[in-house]
Amino acid sequence: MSLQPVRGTRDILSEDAAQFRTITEIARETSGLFGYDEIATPIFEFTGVFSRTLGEATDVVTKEMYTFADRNGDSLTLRPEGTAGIARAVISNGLAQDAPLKFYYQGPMFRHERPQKGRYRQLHQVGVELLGVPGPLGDVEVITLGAHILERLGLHGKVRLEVNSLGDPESRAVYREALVAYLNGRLGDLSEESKSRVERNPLRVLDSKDEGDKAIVAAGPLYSDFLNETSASFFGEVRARLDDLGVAYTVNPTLVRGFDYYCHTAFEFITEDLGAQGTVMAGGRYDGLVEALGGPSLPGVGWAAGIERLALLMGHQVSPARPIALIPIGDAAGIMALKIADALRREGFRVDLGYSGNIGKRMKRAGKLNACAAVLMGDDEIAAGAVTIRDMDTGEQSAADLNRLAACLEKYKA
RNA sequence: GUGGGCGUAGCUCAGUUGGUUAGAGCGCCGGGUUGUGGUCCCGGAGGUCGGGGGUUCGAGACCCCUCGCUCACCCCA
Repeated sequence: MSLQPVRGTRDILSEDAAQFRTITEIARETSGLFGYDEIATPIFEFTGVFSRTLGEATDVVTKEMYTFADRNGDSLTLRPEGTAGIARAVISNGLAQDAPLKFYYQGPMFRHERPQKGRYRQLHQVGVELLGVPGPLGDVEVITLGAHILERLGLHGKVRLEVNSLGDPESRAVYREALVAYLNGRLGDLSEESKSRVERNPLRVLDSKDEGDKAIVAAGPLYSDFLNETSASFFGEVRARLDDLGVAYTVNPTLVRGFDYYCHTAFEFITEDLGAQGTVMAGGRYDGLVEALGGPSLPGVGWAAGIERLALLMGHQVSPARPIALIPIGDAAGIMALKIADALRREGFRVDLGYSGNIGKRMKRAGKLNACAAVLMGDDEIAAGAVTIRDMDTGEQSAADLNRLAACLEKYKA
């Protein structure tokens, strides 16, 4: 047995954990301001929940899912993303009648990919879903919510928003046909990767990173020219309302989505600071998803953001909270310190008790923990009902009445 | 799944054409200082040299396999 963590997984320790919490709490709070309610679905589902929604031919479904047989033979899959499970939960719980539904979620996802910077096999996402709003205002709300969260995380200057329209199914079919016809004519000039994509997933050729492919794509049919009346006006409305709200974006006609369930609006918040993993938050509209799962016709739009990538972008800026260190000197003081620590904690103070060592050791520990204050208490002092408070930054010491200790420490409250 | 770079102490790394007891800095523990932290001085602990096999009198170094990390492709958050 290896004691290494499984490839693509990692332990999240103190500062990282604090930053994770910061990100999820800001995302949850901000989502709350928009009326989004937290939902937690299971981290595994019947395999069909994902294969039917993401698309049987997509890479995630064909080679990246953690799929296993349950003891009774059912095929289960660790969720590779959050939307399908929520759609399933909406159907299971008969929630569609209460539409519009607004959900915020957070948690681990699993994809068997080759690990890379900002890419893990167990990754963590925050995301939102808005179900039951067919019009473009839903897209605008969801994108704006994402922008608010990124702003609150201090990433406003580090990301840019790109949007595109994938059209409705009708536009998509017409465009797909035109694109395939065009690409087949240039087949010999395409990269090997893209050649195979022409049959399997032709829209994927649009965002190829191969320079030769890019040139071919640039000279080919543009999706925007193939949008029918409905799709074009939908996209126009989305952009107009984003403009009204002052949400900056650029239209990227080659922006496509990896999962089959998307239609109309696709968008990504992108950074240049994370190497090849530039996408930090991505989403779009998925009107056919709930129906594809066997539920009612219920349109949806949402996004997901990778917590690891957000954390990487934010850098380490979380400094741990500063405790008050209790430093008893002597056996009687040690017992008293236990009671005092307990009482102070009930009052909301962050209190550290080291449990061993002489005064020098304990002071050293206080320094290492970056304590804001130390409370020194000797047996004789306790007997006299007094202790000494040392400000760890200034070094100033003052006597404090044991009965009024909480009041004297008020300025050091966590 | 494909390709490049890299695995030596908790961390960052050095280690000569293959040579005997594998080093440094930081951190950790202890002492100088048993009622006062950060600085300073002294001492100490800590290593299957990622793992396995091979070549050799001798391997941290060379060869093969394997695991992992990392960057890129693919795909995606």
